[in-house]
Amino acid sequence: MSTGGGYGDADKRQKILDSAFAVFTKKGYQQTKVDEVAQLAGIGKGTVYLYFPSKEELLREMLKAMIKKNLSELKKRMSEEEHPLAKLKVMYATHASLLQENPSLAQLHIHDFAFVNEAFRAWLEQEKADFMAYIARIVEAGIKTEEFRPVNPNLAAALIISCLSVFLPPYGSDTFSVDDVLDILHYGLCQSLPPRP
Amino acid sequence: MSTGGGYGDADKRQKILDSAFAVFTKKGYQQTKVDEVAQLAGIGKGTVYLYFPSKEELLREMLKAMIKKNLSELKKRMSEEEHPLAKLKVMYATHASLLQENPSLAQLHIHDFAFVNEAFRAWLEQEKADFMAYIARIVEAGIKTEEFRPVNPNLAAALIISCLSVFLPPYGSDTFSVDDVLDILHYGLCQSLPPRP
Amino acid sequence: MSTGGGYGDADKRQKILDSAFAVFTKKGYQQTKVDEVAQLAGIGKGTVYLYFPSKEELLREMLKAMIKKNLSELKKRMSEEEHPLAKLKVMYATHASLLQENPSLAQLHIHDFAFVNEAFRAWLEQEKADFMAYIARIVEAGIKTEEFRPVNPNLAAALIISCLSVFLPPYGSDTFSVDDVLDILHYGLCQSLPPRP
Amino acid sequence: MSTGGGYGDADKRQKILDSAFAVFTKKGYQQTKVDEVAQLAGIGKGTVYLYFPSKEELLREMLKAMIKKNLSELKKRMSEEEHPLAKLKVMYATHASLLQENPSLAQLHIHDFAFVNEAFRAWLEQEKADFMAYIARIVEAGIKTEEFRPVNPNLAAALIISCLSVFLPPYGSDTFSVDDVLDILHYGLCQSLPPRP
DNA sequence: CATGAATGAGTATTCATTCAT
DNA sequence: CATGAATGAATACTCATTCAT
Repeated sequence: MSTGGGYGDADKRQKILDSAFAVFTKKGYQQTKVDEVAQLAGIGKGTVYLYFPSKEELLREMLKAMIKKNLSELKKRMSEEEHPLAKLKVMYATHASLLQENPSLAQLHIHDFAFVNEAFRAWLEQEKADFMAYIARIVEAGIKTEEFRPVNPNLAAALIISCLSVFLPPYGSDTFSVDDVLDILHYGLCQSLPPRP
Repeated sequence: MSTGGGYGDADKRQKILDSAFAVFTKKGYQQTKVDEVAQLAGIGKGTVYLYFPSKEELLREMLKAMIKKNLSELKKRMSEEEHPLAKLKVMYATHASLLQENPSLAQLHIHDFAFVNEAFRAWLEQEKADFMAYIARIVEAGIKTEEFRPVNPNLAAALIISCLSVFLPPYGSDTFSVDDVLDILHYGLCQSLPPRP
Repeated sequence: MSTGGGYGDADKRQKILDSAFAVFTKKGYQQTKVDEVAQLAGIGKGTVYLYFPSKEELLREMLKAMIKKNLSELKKRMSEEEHPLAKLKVMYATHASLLQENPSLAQLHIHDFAFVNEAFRAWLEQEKADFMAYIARIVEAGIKTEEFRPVNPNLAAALIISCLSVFLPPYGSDTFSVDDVLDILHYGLCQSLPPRP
Repeated sequence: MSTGGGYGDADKRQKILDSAFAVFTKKGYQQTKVDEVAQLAGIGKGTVYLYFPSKEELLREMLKAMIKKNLSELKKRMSEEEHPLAKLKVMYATHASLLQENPSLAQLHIHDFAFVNEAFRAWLEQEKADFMAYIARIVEAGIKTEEFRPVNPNLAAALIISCLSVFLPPYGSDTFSVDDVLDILHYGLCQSLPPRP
């Protein structure tokens, strides 16, 4: 039966991760008590330790899960578009809508969680680097089709990713429209044409 | 007398703030021990409490001092330029050079420090809002002189500020040049001209 | 199971109260370390805080428990007597024997414990007032049966209670006999008869 | 000159003792800060240590001074009376009036101050013993003149001293009259005559 | 498997005392 | 003599983790 063996486990583990996300994003690491996570998950405190060896590891697993899930959603929707410009647009739109659907996500950016250990930091930087490379490849494709100017693809990727933060507090996700952001990103601030070297 | 007369107090307070900056940025709030700050300042632990009522308040005062100092330096240099484009350029250049001179500054962006109280959070958002308004006014000036396209000045300001983060880890301040960043910010990613509505 | 089932909690709480009584009466509040109370109770320091929210509250609870227990013992034995004189006699005898059985009780009168909060002070004064009223009613009964002279019952009660202190240090409970004390209390110091107004 | 040498010292020492009395009786030992005593005396904190080697010693000196002063006043007035009954009456009257003039005195009885060291405790018990002996001699004199019954003079003295506490809180010094107290002390509670052995 | 009672390491803060001025 | 800035010892309390049931 589906309720018999390993299923219950995965369900409970997921329930713990969900509670952990809720509490960690609301209170930050130090203010989060394992008790509270357990209670929110409707289980005993000791049970948390059957699934995660420590509070730190629980945080790391939760962060990994959230980041993976969101990046994967982002990439999935982007992959459904072919055109570089369309990919960027769907990325921004997806990012904005994910934040709007789940405002707690914004806390992941605000709370540090930086004390997580070196291994996690490395994993996180790798994920960022991978994602930046992914965006850089899109930029390169755009440059190749001459839609984009011959900019440094890595820098462009870094800027594209940085600009996602305009949808985070304190600006708020309601303030700016995706199209307006893309307008500036695509055509720049200046009236004039770029200098010809 | 030592150096001036009555200066001792302010000197010692500043010395404590400096030590606090060094230790807080290196270790984060929880891992920072008041003892360590005191030792680095070359004073006794109790002395810290003659100048600051608590470890939390010490952090807040240190953050305020650093933010004020850096924003003030930024604005001072920007005010020496008249042209909007020149102002932005000097802002990016100053930001990059401040980070290069003092890499610990980058930690201010990374560490959590989220427990800072509501009063501090309010102060910080006000500072951010003020700075964004300051940038927005520069953009407006650029629009008026028709150097800039008629974009939303607040959005432009938010993007300009967001893009400063490309000089922070994990990208690193060595990776990208100020001119390259400004090139993309000014002329956008696209080869084509913006759509005419 | 240990002894009963669910009794463990109350047992441990009582064990902590007993240890607290021993240490607080021996050392006073400030010199008492929570660690020491815990060790004497044979438990960990943290466990004390599962039963009492603070060291102060532990003291208050201990004091309340001791006072209640002793007053209750006093009243119980007094209620078994009918005659006012017999009641007073059993009160003095019980008081003296309680102090002899447990000399630490005397410390409750000697130690400061002054920081006890307003709520406790109010409770304590109420207990004292209740007990004084109880004694005053006994005096009134004695006056009605004309065993006692028509004295102010409240004053008589206050004096009767005050005189209990001759069994406390530094006089010591061995020095004076209950009968001798009662003799003076009943018939006064004077040879002559009281003045007739 | 009178202001030159030792006079200023004695004045300041006394001023410190007065402040110490005020603060210690109001707050108890632990809650009293040396700073506060110094400020009330209008001097610097360090100056206290020119006159008293420690906070504890300051408390002891203050207590000694107050006790000596009050006992001496008591004895002085009692010595002006010849008759045992008159001596007791003036003792009670003086005690009640001293408490009324300076309610803080009552705190000396309420606050423990028992942690003061062994030497002080010994001194205090000696003073008490001396005073009890003094009262006992008065009782003996009364017995000799057959005004008093042949009671144990030490017990009588202990009871006489114990009964002084009816003028202390929580009973309050306004509640009971000296004459009423003496009436009970002299003629006892009972209507009947004491048993003849 | 699940629980939650028990544990004890770890740290900010106070304030009596000192001593350079 | 007088001061008060500086010191640092001393301690209650929290909460992640364990393990007997």
